[in-house]
Amino acid sequence: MSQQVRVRFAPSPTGYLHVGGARTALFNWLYAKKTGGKFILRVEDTDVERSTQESVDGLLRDMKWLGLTWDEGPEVGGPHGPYFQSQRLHIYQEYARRLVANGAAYPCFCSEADLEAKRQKAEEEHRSVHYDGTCRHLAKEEVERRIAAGEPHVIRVKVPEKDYVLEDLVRGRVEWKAETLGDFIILRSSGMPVYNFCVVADDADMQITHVVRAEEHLTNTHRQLILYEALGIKPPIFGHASLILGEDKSKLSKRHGATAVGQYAEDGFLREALINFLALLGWNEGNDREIYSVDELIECFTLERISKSPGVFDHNKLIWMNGQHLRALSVDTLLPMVEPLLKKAMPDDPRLSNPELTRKLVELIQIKMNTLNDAAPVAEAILRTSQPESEEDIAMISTDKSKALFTALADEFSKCEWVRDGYNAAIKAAGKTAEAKGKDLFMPIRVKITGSGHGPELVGILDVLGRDEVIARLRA
RNA sequence: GCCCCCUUCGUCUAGGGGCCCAGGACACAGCCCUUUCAAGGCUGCGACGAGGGUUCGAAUCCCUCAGGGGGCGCCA
Repeated sequence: MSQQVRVRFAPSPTGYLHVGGARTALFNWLYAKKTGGKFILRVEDTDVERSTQESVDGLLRDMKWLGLTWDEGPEVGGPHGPYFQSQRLHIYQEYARRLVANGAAYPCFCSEADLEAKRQKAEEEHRSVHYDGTCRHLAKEEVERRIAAGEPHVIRVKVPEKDYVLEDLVRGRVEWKAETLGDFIILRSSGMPVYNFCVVADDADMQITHVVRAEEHLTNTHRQLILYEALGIKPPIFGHASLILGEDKSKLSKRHGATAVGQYAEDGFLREALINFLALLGWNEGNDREIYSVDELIECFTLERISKSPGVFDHNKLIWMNGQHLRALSVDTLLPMVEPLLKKAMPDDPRLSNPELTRKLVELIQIKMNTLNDAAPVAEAILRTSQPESEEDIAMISTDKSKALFTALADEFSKCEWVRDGYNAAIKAAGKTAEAKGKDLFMPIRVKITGSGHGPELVGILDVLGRDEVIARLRA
């Protein structure tokens, strides 16, 4: 009987939630959902200089928008709290005390200036820049004396002289030679713990079973393995996914445009589409499938199929995928998403106060949309009266023949039955009168009514505009 | 400098010794459908980083190199 899966997403609140972090969170979340496990959110805010409340708020907001809700963490609490590292300081102190007590760690009094000098010297001599272990063998009495004297010191772990092996879920076997690492710091002179130490203490304390994170942490795992060993705790299973790259193949950053999850929400992307896209960037089921609902993703997801190689974030494909999800929505689902956007763009339009017309409008424009933000411009093009801009269009509606057609059509429209069959017949009759057919018939009408040579289907536009408006536009 | 990871169309990827002179998707081009634009359908364009092995046979296994990325902090 295997224990329940416990996974976590542990961001540091030093900026917005970007797509890379979101994908890491997603992989963990999917795995928890798939296995019936728990998804834990832990905020790694030990870097007081850079952490901000604003970032925390944004992070929680974006996670919620994505629907990546957590079983334990900020706001919801849980049995292994607190879930902010800044509130767990006593826990780290305790773990550190334990390590010093059992001889796996020791106080180090070397000053930063000394270390910097040694580092430089090592670099000049082309040696690796590890801590040389000066304080490792200090006599117990001396240590006690210096601590009692209030001498500032850090706590370092004794790195054992041995190789370490990681069986990574996505990378396979990864090995580190003994000499690649020097005794590293776990507690700063301020008493604040250091990242690698917090992670191990927290993951152990929170009984995390699987650590799925980005590749930038792969080498950190070496240190963490050492810490687990020193603590006498069995390490979790690790899986390191690759980084997401910008379109120039460099690590994703702000200069790559919208990389913030919140920005995608604002730009009219569907959370389900972003999730679908992120999931497929660095994971696949082993087949050609592209479109998944969130539930389908949960069903198909496996950690073993996370890919090793880094991926470029392709905004174009995201847009396409969003369009796929958007078009798959029922009008009932889409309507409440789009309606506020339409009302915001055209606050005074009486037709938007008419539920039936609004619904028809949404039905009409759905196929033209790739993002929710496409709705208002498309709708505006129909609802607002506008004059054609291109020379060609202006010429088309200015001929005598076109003018005759519009007059005839206005007459026909004023007496026909205002349903699709009705206006189709009217258009046909007007065409006959003005001796126009096919493209010469429909194009001028479209341009005259909407001011543009393209847009949604004409009959749908007539539906939405209504008889009076259409006739007025024809006679204008 | 040292350590670790990665390398299939422009991009996301399938593939894991013969099924592959490499399949799908986005993008791009053309055609079809259509009263327009979309959407949809079809077709085309387009890749195994390089060099050595192993093998009857290599995108696939091994080695070397190159390129890219990450780490080597009292950052996370």
